[in-house]
Amino acid sequence: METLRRTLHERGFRMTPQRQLVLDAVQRLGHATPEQICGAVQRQAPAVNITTVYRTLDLLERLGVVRHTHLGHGAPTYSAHEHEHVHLVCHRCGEVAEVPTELLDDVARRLRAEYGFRLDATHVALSGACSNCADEADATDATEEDR
Amino acid sequence: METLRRTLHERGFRMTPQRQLVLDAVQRLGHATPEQICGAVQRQAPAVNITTVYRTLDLLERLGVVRHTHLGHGAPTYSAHEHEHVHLVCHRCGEVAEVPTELLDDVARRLRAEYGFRLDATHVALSGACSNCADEADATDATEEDR
DNA sequence: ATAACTGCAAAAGTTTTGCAATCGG
DNA sequence: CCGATTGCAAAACTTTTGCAGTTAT
Repeated sequence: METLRRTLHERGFRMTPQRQLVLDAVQRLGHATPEQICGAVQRQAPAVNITTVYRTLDLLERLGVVRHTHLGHGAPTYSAHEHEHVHLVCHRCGEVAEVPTELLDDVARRLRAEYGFRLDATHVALSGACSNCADEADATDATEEDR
Repeated sequence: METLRRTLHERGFRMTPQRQLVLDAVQRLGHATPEQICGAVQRQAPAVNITTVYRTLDLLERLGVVRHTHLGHGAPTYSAHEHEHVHLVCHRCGEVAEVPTELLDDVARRLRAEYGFRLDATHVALSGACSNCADEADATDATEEDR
């Protein structure tokens, strides 16, 4: 089990309580915006500044410890790098589901073959209507959505 | 051919020169951010305010005339509703390619069947490395990317 | 010791809002 | 004419930057 301290030291960075708190929050929250992460951290250590959260997320991402995903609306969300999955975001209710990346294996293969494009399936979310909303809104046009 | 004036009137909105200019710009530019659209509009009518561009894009989207797509980094991009396609964004060089939505037909079918999720293939972009960048950066990790 | 790191305040960038003036139907 | 629409200025957010003080090694 790779400790954060070690990962940092390997690249010449220092271990700080703030960094551990941010990483803990990211892992605990699943996918969360910088603001949500900051809130979670501040519940444990109120003095931690949001600036530090931004900087730490940036660093952790460069280290490959976390990654961010664009769920469709404005704010990017961060999650621990571990469990790779594709996100499904409902643009009606905002619900986020996760499905195995295998789902896109065929597509990835075709993109690679036909366009030379190497898909990173985890970076963006697929948008659509979740089962609940799809039913309710069957007639309604899907134009009044996010942002 | 459905005129903008008519589409507006059908829903009780008014036709204005600004609205035509914004729509023209969106169609002309392909996919563009509000700021780019504003720039294009202002080249023809310098007095048009960016506020109006935002409001107009919002309106046109509610009317189903344009739609916006999240290309992965911060800014949403708008494009005319017509030609449906899936976007491929290179998170290295930012290049945006378009591929037929058929690419995702199988995936859409599976999502529908297995999760009840109705995919809107055109709303988000698939992220990855384009053929140029994939070659160059074969060793490099893909972590220092967008935003 | 000393370079990395943090917090604070301020800046920068983007999108939204309030309002008086203007314009379309 | 009357209400929708616009431009402007200001507000509201989100993210970044500069810097002096603090901390990890």
